[in-house]
Amino acid sequence: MSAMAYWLMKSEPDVFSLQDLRRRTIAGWDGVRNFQARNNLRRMKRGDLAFFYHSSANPTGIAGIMEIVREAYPDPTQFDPTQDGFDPSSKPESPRWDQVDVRFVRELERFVPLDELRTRPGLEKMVLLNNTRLSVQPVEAPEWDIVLLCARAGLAKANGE
DNA sequence: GCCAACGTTGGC
DNA sequence: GCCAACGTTGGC
Repeated sequence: MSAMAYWLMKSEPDVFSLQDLRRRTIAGWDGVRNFQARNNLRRMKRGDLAFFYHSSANPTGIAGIMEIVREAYPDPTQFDPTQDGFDPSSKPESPRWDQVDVRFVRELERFVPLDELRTRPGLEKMVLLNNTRLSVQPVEAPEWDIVLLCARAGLAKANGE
């Protein structure tokens, strides 16, 4: 029995936002086409928690929390020629790309923008700040806690001190 | 829309 | 196995 792990997963809100996930409750996190990100998907366990990060947005940052409810399984969009993520080199008998299913848990008390994460002591080693292009990444427990504190402690500041 | 950073592909 | 060319991500 091992401790629960924490993750961060990026999505462009124009394509799929935290609010979209809230409406559907559970969704498949498909479309990942990067090996490092896929390997992280494969390491996820049911019950793990993940931050929902809004990328290519204004502003970018962490919007909420979700839970992994189904562990990695083949992403069907890789076999569908009409899909953006179609991968002709991936064969059904040996699928190259996986997805997990996630469940909406909650929105953060306050959206935590990327700028703020950059300046927060204790987050210097966060993957988000050092490997900007990785869309599925691990988060250390202390980092997770700091982000949660940011979401709360920042409330006064967000209201203008 | 631009561009930096980085991942992937393919020629050799 | 190296590396140049190319493609993609993602912040701004």
